[in-house]
Amino acid sequence: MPYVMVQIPNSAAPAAPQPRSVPTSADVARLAGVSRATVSYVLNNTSAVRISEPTRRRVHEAAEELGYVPHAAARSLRAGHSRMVLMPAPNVPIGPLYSQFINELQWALSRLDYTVVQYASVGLRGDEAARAWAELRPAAVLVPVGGLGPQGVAVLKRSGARAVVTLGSERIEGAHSLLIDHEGVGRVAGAHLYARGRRRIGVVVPEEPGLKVFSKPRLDGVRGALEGTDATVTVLPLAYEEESAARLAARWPELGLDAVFGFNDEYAMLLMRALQDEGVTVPDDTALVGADDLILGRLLRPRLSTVHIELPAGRDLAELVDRAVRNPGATPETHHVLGATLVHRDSS
Amino acid sequence: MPYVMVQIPNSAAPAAPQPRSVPTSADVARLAGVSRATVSYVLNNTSAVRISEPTRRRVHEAAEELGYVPHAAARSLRAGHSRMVLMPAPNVPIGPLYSQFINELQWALSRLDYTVVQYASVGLRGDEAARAWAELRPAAVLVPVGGLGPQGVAVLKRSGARAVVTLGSERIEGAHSLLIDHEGVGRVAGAHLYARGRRRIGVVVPEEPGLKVFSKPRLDGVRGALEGTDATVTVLPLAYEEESAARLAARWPELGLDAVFGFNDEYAMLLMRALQDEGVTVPDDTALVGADDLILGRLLRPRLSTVHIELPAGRDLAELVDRAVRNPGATPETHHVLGATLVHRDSS
DNA sequence: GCGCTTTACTGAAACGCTTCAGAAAGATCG
DNA sequence: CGATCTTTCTGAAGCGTTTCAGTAAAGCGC
Repeated sequence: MPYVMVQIPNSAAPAAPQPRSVPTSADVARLAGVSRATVSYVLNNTSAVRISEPTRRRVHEAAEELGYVPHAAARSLRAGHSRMVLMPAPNVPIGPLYSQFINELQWALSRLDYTVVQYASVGLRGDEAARAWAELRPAAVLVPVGGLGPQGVAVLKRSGARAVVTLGSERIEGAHSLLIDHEGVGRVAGAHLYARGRRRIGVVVPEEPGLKVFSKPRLDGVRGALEGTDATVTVLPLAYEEESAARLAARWPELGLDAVFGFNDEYAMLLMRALQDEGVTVPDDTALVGADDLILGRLLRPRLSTVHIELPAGRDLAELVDRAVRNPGATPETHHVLGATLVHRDSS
Repeated sequence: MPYVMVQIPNSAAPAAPQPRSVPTSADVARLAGVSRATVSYVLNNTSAVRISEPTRRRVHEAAEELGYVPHAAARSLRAGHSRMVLMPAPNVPIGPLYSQFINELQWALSRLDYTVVQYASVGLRGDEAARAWAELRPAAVLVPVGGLGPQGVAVLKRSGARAVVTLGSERIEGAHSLLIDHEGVGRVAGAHLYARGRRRIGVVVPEEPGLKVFSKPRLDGVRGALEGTDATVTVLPLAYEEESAARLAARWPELGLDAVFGFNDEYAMLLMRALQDEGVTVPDDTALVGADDLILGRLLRPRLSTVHIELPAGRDLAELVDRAVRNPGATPETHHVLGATLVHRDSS
């Protein structure tokens, strides 16, 4: 029995209020003694139409009294477009770095008067997901990682999305792309380890399926950095559990590695502990580099070297979205986000 | 210059397709040579009306050819209600435990045919936020932490939300409440430390503002557990930075504490490292307990004792939501989620 | 061939909002 | 005083769906 939900009897059972239907602008109009048009003009501060002060007040009072809240669907149906920016929520927890970026982005977009909505399409894949998003008729769709092909982009555009922006390591036909340079992350790590004199270099690749979109380019980056040198690259599958790390560490002598890029700080920390428990000393026997520059990485001993990743400022991405929405016909922009720098601490 | 966004010229500039207006069900009807009603019946598989197989096929083909995607706003406008469950996205990153819970919940709700939407209302507070949510006319609103008063609940209900469920440590009038027993977390930690013979007990309280909703009840829980004993409780404000932890650790001799509840594993780890750097030994000089049972807590030495928190299964919460939506008049349920158990490792 | 049911569909209304075109009433002007 | 302008407001259309009520055609029993 994994958990318990205990119902507590409520002390005061409030009389269920009669289910009045929700007030519409027509109700407001009736109460204020004006037309629906006037209500709309007043509540939206429409500048093209002048409404006298007394009327304005009556409308506002009526709206207040009824607790009127406009109906977003009706509004955007009439308007023919929305100010909604859809962001498929990643189904993999991606850590504090990313969620802070999301926050910043949302803030920036809301400044530009967009409404950011995170939409989880759990089971759906590919075009099915795109269809589901398209039903909401968002002004723009911001796709964080993989999971959307050119077909999906086409579906979204056909259904009126004025901008599709992808955020990942690959460009997608038809969409604006913000290329996050995951390869660069691997490249920086690989180059650093090589420069420290390491030659037999392992690369942790998480077994968790959702992380492949990150791990693949990072691995490629390490490979790229070492191409043409005498260094070798060994792929190290690792699940995020202590036992998996212990198993990997137990094979260490036979692997004969003198350095590891740990995919990110969390996996690196996990592996470091397992290695130390196996009697492998870091960095003497094996150097270790993580990525993401988490605070926790500084708490281990030796302190974890890491690749600091600079995500684009939310404000800039928000402006890209806004530009794209304003000018939907323009050719998709492709931006390269640079931001991998090595933070050298004690583990390498 | 915190980051760089480099624009890469696109190789192939695809000719901007003429902005055909997005196809509606009327277009599908025209192409298939049937009425809009028929299109609706076919595409929704309406069981009450029989449509012949050839007609069905023609409609489906037409829809496919045009790339028709229904308009959610129009649909829910007509229907008078939606299957949308709104979840205000917390603006504080709340760690892997919580985000896994969210995932599970979304999955469970989508099984019940709800659409889960996370909505960030960054700047807004209290009733303003409730208003913004109400505009979307969700079937239910699921409010994770604080930030919604009885007034907000009233606004939502008046605008047609059939269920408002709060998820936190306080009950809110008019809403179904799932009380997550943060006090229990503190209580368990406090009792454990007392049982281990500790009497001068510190409690870390994060300075990050968004975390107060958690830290307050946890602190109360520790106090509650120690009430009537000879133990003392000392509040230890701590920001999530190394310097803050170092400053706190430097004051350790004068504080004279023999135990600390670290709010959660992350803060506990931060503090543990600072204490060790200060020459304080854990657990001999000072015992330490975290919370959340993160994997990383097992990686430090000594291994971190922690309070394991069992969140409700997403499936059960989803069922609560569904029940509430089906029967909006019912008195709000209050459930108590029990789930704090101490995991004793080496740090206490 | 007549009434009846069944089948397969269609017309039109309604959901709540915005906005265009116009109207009532007063102000201004020649 | 009639014509014109300004101010302040209103009527009605329309956004894309769903669905109720209705209808034409066909089938059936007699």
